[in-house]
Amino acid sequence: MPPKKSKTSDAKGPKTSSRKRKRENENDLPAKVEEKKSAVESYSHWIMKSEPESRFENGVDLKFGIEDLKKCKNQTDCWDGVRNYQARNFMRDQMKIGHKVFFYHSNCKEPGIAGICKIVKESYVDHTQFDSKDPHYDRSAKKDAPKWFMVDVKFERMLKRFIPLSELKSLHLSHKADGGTLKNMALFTRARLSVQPVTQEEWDFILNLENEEKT
DNA sequence: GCCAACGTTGGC
DNA sequence: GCCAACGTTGGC
Repeated sequence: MPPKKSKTSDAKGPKTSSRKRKRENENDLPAKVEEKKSAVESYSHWIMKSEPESRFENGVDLKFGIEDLKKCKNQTDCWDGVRNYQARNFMRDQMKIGHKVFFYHSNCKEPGIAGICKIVKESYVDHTQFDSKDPHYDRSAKKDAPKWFMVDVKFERMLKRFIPLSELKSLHLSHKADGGTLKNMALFTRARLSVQPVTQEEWDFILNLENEEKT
């Protein structure tokens, strides 16, 4: 596994030391709801956010754009550093080998979708939770009870053109008015989630944009 | 750099 | 188990 570099990390892992109460996984959906949900909606397409511009946390550069993924061995890397329960649950419970992912650039000059990657390894323990030097260290995670998980993603291709957030946003807004495909897109309804599901219809619609002129 | 939105913490 | 305070995300 390549060393240290972190994707958009969502909320920080709990930093507190002296928890009386174990709040572990409190934000998980109750088992029943979770079962029900995944029975109803099972996703095979995703958006994963990462920061393509340098930003230092604890002296570590969090930069990891699609060009960085390309440079990895086998153009593959582990998606470590996710510290949000919903994002984790998507990775842990629903991502399967072969699923397609839009690689999204966040917290940068021009946010948007840069390319496509795919899941090549399903959920396993995110080692960075145990590493006190890592910006995403979680002191509450124990080796025998890991809290955070990751998947491996492999670069597939760049989009024919970068699809900026601004374009998706204006489509989202007009689709909200006319019932179009992107009306419920998680990118806007769940803006802070760094790992989000994309419906087949949304995926096809967005992919088609790369063939069009920028509007 | 600002700050709205929203997830998390922890006292009660 | 509520909810105020706090912390983070990420667009702008």
